[in-house]
Amino acid sequence: MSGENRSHYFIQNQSLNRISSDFFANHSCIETAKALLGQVLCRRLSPKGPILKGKIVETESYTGAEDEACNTFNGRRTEANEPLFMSAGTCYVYMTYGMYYCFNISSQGLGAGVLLRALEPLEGIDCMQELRAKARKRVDQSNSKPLMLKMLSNGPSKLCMALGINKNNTNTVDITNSDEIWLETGSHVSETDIVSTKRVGISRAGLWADKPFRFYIKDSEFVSQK
DNA sequence: CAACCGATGTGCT
DNA sequence: GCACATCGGTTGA
Repeated sequence: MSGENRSHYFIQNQSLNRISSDFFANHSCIETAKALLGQVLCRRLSPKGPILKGKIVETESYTGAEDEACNTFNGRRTEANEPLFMSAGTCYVYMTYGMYYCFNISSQGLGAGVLLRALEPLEGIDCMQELRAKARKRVDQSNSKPLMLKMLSNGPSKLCMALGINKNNTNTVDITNSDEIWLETGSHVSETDIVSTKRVGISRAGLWADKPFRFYIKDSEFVSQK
């Protein structure tokens, strides 16, 4: 792609209500997890490809070295979790259960970040269906029925599949300054519309397993579980 | 409904 | 080995 084209669509992105690095500079990890609710995660897989958008309806905070459920617990710092130590707003993608990915954004706090757990699909839904179907075929060759809208991205790995996110593309990318993944200001979510619960799938994290670090939009049908 | 379980890579112990 | 920030199909009440 020529520099001219690149700057053209970068400006397009910038002209929308794009969330900047100030957003991440001005919030703690837990504040970031809450403030991301209602915002819109945007994805473009190729320069002229369709733009995929989904409203963030569920997040979890992982606060760093003191958090026994966090990948950086006890100061563990490896090549894989390095994005959590990079500037707030850096994408961190890791593989789980051998075949799925989870998508996080680093936040304020050393080794801290926010896991995105569910999106409400807004734009590019046909493309998301295709991406989900492609991912599912690896497991079940016969199944190609379209999914119900609320099943497209109501889970941390489902949203990665729906947006074509993996460790080779968005990992380490700065979400405040990228042409392929960015955030836009969405609907305002008031404090009374945010539900806090313990995080999902955490079993061996001692007292930290029960901390109310999962946040979701109260009446959303698109969260992973209630 | 819920409970169980297979697929599967990576990083511990 | 074993656990894992999961998903989706199957089994059985």
